[in-house]
Amino acid sequence: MFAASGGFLNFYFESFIFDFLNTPIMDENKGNYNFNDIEKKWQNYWETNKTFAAGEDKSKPKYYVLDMFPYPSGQGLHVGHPEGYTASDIVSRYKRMKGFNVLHPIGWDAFGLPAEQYAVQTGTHPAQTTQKNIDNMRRQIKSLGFSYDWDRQVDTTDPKYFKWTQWIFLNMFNSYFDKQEQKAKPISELIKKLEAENFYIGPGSEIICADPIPAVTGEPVGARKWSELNKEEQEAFINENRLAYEDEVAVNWCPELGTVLANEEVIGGVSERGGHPVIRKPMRQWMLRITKYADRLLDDLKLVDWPESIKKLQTDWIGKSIGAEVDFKVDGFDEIITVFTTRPDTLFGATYMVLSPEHPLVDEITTAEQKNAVEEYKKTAQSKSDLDRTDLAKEKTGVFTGAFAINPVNDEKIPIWISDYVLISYGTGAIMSVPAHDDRDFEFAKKFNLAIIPVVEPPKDKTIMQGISNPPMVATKDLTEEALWSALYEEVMKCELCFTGNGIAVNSGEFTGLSTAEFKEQITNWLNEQGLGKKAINYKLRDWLFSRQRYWGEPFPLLHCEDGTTIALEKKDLPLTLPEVKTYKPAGTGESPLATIDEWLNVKLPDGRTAKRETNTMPQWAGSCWYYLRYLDAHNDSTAWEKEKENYWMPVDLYIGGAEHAVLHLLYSRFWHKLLYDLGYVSTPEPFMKLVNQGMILGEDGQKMSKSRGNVVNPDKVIADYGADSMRLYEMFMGPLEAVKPWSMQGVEGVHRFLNKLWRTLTDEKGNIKGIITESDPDEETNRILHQTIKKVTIDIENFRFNTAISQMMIFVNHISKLEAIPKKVTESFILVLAPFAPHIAEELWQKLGHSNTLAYEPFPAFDEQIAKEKEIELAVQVLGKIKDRIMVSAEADEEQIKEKALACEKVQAAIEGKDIKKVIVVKSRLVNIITG
RNA sequence: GCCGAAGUGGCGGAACUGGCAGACGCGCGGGAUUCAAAAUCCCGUCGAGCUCAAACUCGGUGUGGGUUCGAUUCCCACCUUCGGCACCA
Repeated sequence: MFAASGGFLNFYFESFIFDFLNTPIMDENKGNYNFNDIEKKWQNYWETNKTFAAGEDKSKPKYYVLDMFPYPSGQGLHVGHPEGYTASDIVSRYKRMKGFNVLHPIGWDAFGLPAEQYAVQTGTHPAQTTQKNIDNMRRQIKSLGFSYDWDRQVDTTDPKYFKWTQWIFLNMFNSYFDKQEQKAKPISELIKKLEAENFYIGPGSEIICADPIPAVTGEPVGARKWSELNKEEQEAFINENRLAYEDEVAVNWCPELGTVLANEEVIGGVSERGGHPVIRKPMRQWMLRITKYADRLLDDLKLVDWPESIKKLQTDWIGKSIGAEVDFKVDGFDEIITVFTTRPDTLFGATYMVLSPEHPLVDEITTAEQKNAVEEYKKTAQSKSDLDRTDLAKEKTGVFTGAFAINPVNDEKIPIWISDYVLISYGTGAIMSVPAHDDRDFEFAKKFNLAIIPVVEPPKDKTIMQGISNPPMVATKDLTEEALWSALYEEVMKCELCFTGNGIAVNSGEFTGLSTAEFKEQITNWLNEQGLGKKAINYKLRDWLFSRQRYWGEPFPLLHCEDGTTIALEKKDLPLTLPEVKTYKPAGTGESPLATIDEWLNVKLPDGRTAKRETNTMPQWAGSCWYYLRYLDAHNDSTAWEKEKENYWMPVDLYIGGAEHAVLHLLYSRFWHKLLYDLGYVSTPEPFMKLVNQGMILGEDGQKMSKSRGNVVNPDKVIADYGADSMRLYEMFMGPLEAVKPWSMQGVEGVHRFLNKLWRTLTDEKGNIKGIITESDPDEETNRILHQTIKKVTIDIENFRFNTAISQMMIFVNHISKLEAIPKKVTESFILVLAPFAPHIAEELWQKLGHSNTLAYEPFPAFDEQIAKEKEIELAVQVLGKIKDRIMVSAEADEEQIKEKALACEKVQAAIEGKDIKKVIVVKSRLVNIITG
């Protein structure tokens, strides 16, 4: 736990001081409750009675509360885990008391790099490390008294689990995306369709529906019928349509980790885990066609109740942009270069063109004089890592190819350059440059002295500001706003400034005078008619790189035959388990350690052929993409989950976890879910209806917790010193759930005192319920505070404001601790209100009050609005907004009575003496404001 | 650079839909209890001024403006911190 060098000594020293100061306080004082025994007692009770086991009870409404399951690390829990888990546990316990049938499971996301890195270093099998870590974390989680249904635990590394991960992968492998219906369907249906001759295969391997086409244009040009393809072509075609496919792609290769990484796993040019350098390298990899789902992933965000910020992150990550593809002829060649642009309206201002250095036409069109320069530039671009490319992005670089393109709208010859600011992986890998209206192009044109022609006239109002990203430091002091706008306007028209906003077209032939929006539409239509271009949509989202060259992951259930074909295993052959290996080190050649195990690798097929297994493994995300479904039916060996159970429990009603999964896990999961939805395995289009992110907990020094800073708080120690109930209560009392907030041990002590006070108020030295707890009826005030407390806690739980709920409970306990006699009914109601937050002490007191059953399913107390209302209200009396006095009025007092009383105050009289009263504002149960003239 | 969130006492934070800023907790000061301490209980605690004291007056929610009878809350500009993206045409 304190594994950093020197950590042991620190730990010893700290704990020594800590125990010295605290041990006598905790244990030797009578009146302090013995949380240790109580918490163990109730944890045992819940476990042996399976108090929280859930079944499909049709008589109750269901409620599915999900925690993002943890990676079982060797560090064990940190205090950030229990934050989300406590919140979800409070909601779970509350919902049970409200009559819901609650599913609240937990499991282990146990594949992944740390256990494997440890294996590489020590030779210990990752399964062993993983098991040890799971055992430790399970112990820790259990010690917090969470109401999980432990019978439903899942472990992604368990073959009984990953059998189904592999099965879902096979479903992807055996599916294609139907463009018309916008959904996944089995490949077998595609083949059936094609064999029925209703479809053609286009030259670009697109599927063309035969029905409307012959009527309009006859047979599509270059298209062939399925039967006209030979067997290999058919095979290749099928493979190109699979949702899981192999491709040669430029990947993020991390030499240190010996694996490729997804774009999302590379942060600023280094690996997310470990911070190792990452370079670009073309490799054969398994990909998942998440891009087919881009629109649905985007559109369906409106179905879910998620924080807007997370929705926005996903929206930006998908990065949909609508524009046009335009074809440019290359002067002197037959070739055409297609560009993607979101501003087809600026076509008349395209003064040059830029290709990505990796663009396939670069070599062909480069002139002899430019050959050397281009070659050299390509070489440097290639050797640059992504990090370098970004870093050097401050200064644009590029080389002229010597070739020219023809601008299709005005037949101007424009030079073709190459530059690495154009990415091969987005759009068509080529752009038309409109320096007058694109910041990057402007910068490039200025550097290389290329022509700049303004074609959009900016508006001369404040909207001009929105189109200028770096307004120069004009002497704004002396300028009115209007003068500033026209100064900027002049600069734009003189090509001294780049304007990227909307305006009116100029220098644009017949289109001159159109607004940006009109122009876009008209030119797109015009291009279409002329056969020069078409409307196009592009996404930032890329297909998901799904293979890793590691040992500790799910093996792909695939065989590669000698003839180059790929065979998927049958469901009955799953799970395909990992073989034992001598070393866990990746081969370093881009192959996983699995490639070195011949007995596993080589397979003899029933027909006598030999085949090799796929040696890549799946990334850690695979197992976490669907675990919430396995919880529904965790022990089923014949199916991943029963349809009926899925129907009952899904979707997840509440999902709590860290915001760091905003675009990784949450996007991947949604993608898998939609695929499963298309194939009919799940009944909802979205898996997680409500999402709540817990904020990070910082160390006591306000810094991010880390071993090197020595500010890590160990939950085991907090529980040992103050108990699980105090730990839970403090985690919630710290502040709003979503906020980032620092830990404070003194704060834990504060809530611990609250629980002690409650205990002392209700029990005597021997731990028996005090005689002052009587069968009497509550006085009016006590009853009011009780109902106010029930009300506030109820509303606060429903809105995830646990901190203020706890404040109110403190107010309640402060009140009853002063009473001579406390009605038993009031006490019991309060215990039930407290129970979701501090379940152990609540169960213990509940039992002491004479109940033999757990309170977990007792109805949550209801509040009476009338009782909760104050009878007498204090109002502030203001004169011209300044408080002069306060008055007490009955809650029923009407405006006239209040006015009268307010005006009667001596201090008010003094303040308004000799002045006219213009107006008296009465805000119900708040204040009175007297306006004088 | 762009996008998003947030700035409130010594500290964590509270404040419904524009209506008494600082609930609740921590810390601190004072007192009670105790041989003494811890624990516990009670009182006080935004700042400044004035006062023996109470009362009272003024200022105060990152900064500067604005709207309003009234702004922590709404609008504009700016500063700071955190999170995300980072040449996506």
